[in-house]
Amino acid sequence: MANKVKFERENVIRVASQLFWEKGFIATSTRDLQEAINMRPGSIYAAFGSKEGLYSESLKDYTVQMKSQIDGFLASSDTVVGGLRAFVENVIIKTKDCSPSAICMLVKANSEFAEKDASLYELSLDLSAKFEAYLTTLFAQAIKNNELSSNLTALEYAQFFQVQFTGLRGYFNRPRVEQLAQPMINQMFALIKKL
Amino acid sequence: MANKVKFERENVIRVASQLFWEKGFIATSTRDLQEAINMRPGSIYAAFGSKEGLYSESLKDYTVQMKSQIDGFLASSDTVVGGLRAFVENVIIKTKDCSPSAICMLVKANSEFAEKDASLYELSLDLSAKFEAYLTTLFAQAIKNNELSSNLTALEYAQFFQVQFTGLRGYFNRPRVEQLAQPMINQMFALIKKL
DNA sequence: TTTGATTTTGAGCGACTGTTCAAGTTAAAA
DNA sequence: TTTTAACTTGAACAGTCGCTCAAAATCAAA
Repeated sequence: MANKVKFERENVIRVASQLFWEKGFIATSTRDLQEAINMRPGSIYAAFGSKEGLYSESLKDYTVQMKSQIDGFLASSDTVVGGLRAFVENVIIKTKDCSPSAICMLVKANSEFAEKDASLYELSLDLSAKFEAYLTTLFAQAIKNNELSSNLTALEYAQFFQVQFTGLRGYFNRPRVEQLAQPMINQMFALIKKL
Repeated sequence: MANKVKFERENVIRVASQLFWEKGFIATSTRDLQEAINMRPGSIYAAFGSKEGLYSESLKDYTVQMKSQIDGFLASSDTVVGGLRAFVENVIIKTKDCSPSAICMLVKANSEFAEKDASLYELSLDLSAKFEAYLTTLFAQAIKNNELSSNLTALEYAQFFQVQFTGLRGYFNRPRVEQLAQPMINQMFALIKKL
């Protein structure tokens, strides 16, 4: 009995995610989405309930992708800090031009849904908190490995990392000579080791 | 002969600026604006040409306000770095709750107008460049006064400042115990003096 | 007071928005 | 092959968007 679904859910979410990341939630119309993911309104609403539902899935998927990207760099690096550094270089320098936006999708979400009661605002806060917790475990490992001093707690290192990383991405959102990026990343990691 | 304009142009722009800063360009409807600035469509379009025209004026006014705010703190401080510090503390801690957004309006604009040919994108880039140039003159003065070493150029200090400041504002956009803000600002300025 | 250029008003235009749903299509079960 | 539940389609809805413009209101000059 029944028919099978034609679309591949994961792939659809990933494509939608790119579009939402680039244009933001409000500026992405359902017609834009229809074309990008090749689905008609009825199917989209049957599968995701609403534009908000699809965005919600997209934002969650984004954080999963980010974490798995970091895990990949950690796996091919001797140290935790080295892995994070490779990740930062990859985001700011190497994948800058093929990325929908220089700015983290979570940061964009946090600034778009400023109205404090919206459910997408709650979601973006929740995902941000979980990402910080994930980073904290990484820095805890780095301290344990004696890569970093224990002058700061793992959480404080994670906070410092986020401030630096967000700041750099915001700065290199504006077009600049890319020669500036590498020295500023070097500076960031030199500072981390001196904290 | 003729009639006089009823509205005060500067005041109208300032109110519109607050609304645009909070909600973004796209999410702010012309009806929202009509209510906020108490003008009917015909008057708005006679005075500013379009929604884009009013936003453009609002963004320019925002940077003027920021600069004059910094100048104010500089005037009541012994040192350039002290003035900048007072400014940062004012933005992140003191005026956090009465500000339309924790995130700089220019940064929001830069991330909203990602399509590279739009005129508002060009404007936000131009204003960002001018603001960086302004900061650079301040740091040049700080170096001249021996407040800061000359290991870095004035431009490099300005870049560092912007990365830190943008990063901190992005971080404290998410709700957190405000006790975290002051130590992180202290850290920022401790780092600047050690560069 | 009359004149007439200027400003303000707000109903309304065409385009676009997120979403719905009846009709059509599909394929596993009978 | 027939049945039937699940899935897909796309026309269409009610609402909102940025914006226009004829008409009303305003006030300095004559």
